[in-house]
Amino acid sequence: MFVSHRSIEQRVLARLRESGYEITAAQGRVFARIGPDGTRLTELADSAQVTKQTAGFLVDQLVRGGYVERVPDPSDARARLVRMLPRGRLVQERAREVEDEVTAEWTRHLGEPAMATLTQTMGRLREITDPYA
Amino acid sequence: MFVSHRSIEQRVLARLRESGYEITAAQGRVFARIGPDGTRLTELADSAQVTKQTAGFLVDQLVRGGYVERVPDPSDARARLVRMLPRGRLVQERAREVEDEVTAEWTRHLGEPAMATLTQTMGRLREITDPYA
DNA sequence: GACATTTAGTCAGTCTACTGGACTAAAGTG
DNA sequence: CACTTTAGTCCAGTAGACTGACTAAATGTC
Repeated sequence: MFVSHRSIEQRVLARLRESGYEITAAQGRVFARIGPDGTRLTELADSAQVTKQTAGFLVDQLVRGGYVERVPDPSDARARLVRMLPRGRLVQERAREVEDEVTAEWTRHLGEPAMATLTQTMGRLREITDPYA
Repeated sequence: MFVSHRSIEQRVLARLRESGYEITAAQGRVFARIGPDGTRLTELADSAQVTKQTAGFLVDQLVRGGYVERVPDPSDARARLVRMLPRGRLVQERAREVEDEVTAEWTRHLGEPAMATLTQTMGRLREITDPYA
């Protein structure tokens, strides 16, 4: 699991780098958890399973890279929402494309039914392995 | 895949810590690749996909912890073998026990056949995702 | 409505993992 | 025997993660 995960992660990051987006694995893990309407730092930290400090540090870098912005949360003056910028959405799209490519490759190797079963099984496994979900 | 992998890794490390073995994830990844007759640093580095420097750094820590030793490689005077010490073998045993526990839990959740399929599929996936194997 | 507690996020300091580049010594190769 | 490759080390630097201590706003309680 470790090997396969690292493989897909590295491929996605390498392709993003080729496309001119300098994103690291740690940044990507936080980035991938930003919802369509923006997400609070604390929520990002919880779901990515890192401390608030670490999440803040990574978001700072994403802000500097022009991928996301921080806006005040209208419903809570203490909080701020981390929200996608257009450049961030481009990265998301590109990442999804690469993911699809890799999925297609894996399907070619494993066969359609085995790949479908794998996807489904990993989803069920997440029920007991993801403390956040 | 990331979530499930992290879950099992953290559980194994937590249990080892409880048993008095202070091992980090990075150390564990190198440690797990040491063969029964000892393994060269370069080989550990390649299979764990880190640089020789990193592998050397981690092995140093394992040596300091009393888990492994470095002995000259009889077949090559440049090389040295990283070899398990008795304390290291205890860690291996303990780790395997925890792994079995987790596997049993997953099997309870997924069902016997799905778990068997998962194990098999992950093996096949490794064929195309592990550059070393 | 005052007070205590919780929650969102930041600041400062530290440690681990990892990298690149330069180097030594032994092995293999024409 | 010169030449290249291979095993491993030393040095210097960066990224990512953590703990602990803090501010400010929100929420709960009597």
